[in-house]
Amino acid sequence: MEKVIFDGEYFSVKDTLECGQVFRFCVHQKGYLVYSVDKCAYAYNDNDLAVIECQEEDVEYFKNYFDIERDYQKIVLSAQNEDVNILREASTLGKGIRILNQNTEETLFSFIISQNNNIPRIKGIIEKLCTALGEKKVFNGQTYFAFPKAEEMAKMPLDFFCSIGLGYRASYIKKLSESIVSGLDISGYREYKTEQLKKKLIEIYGVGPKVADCVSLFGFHRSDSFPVDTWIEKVYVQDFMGKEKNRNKITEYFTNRFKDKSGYYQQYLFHYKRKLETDKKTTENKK
DNA sequence: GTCCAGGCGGAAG
DNA sequence: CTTCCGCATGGA
Repeated sequence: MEKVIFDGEYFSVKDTLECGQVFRFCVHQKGYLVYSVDKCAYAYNDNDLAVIECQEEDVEYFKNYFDIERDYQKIVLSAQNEDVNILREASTLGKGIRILNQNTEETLFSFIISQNNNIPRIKGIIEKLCTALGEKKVFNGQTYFAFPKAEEMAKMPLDFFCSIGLGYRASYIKKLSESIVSGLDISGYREYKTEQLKKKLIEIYGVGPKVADCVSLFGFHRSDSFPVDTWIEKVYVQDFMGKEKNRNKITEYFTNRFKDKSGYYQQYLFHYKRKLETDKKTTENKK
């Protein structure tokens, strides 16, 4: 096992994992176990440090996964210079958020599952998928399951996908796994510019503008993407005094305004809005 | 029982 | 081109 240490000021493991960009992680000891494709890492904050522990051969993978090379101080400072109150607050609270560099195929499957769904359920469905079809692996004495290979998924009948709670998304997942077996390889989409990339992703059955933006941002690290979901829609109406109803136009508004900072700002805003809501609910429950 | 969640496909206008 | 509707599931 290898241990890599970083400055923790702009690297919060908790906020990075819990801000909704990734669904395969669980609380463990001082921090979290994170799973990506077939790999696993143990990550945590310790005083003013961030620590990643993983197998020696995976060190470079997870350094890239956590986007270690990027200067997040610069991004946070630029957010705080914007003339929008909520963005300044959100980036102060979420200054430890990093945009992960996730595997493109796993990100695509995950965000197809995410549509019209909530985060706890998304996590549960993906976990069932991995447990049923993923390769069994061991990390630090603990067993876990890899994200399933497309060919394993393509073998399964539609009933299987329904049985793990996918609902109407079952056919999207089945068809995607079948097209991957037939040769679809979206990792090759890296050559496209962001606008073209989004068009190509939307050609996939079950992928619309929102899912395409998420895959573009979280899988291809296109920070000029700005996914608009129900939470961001609230931010747009309540905090940006937006008038547009069409989500494509809302995306356009933000990307025109924030350019290649769009994706980072989007995560700050999403995390902040959702946190306000969940904090409110937990205090209400205590009464 | 109703409403909602990191929306999309398909039909209709 | 845009708007509207149905959609599976489970928790609040």
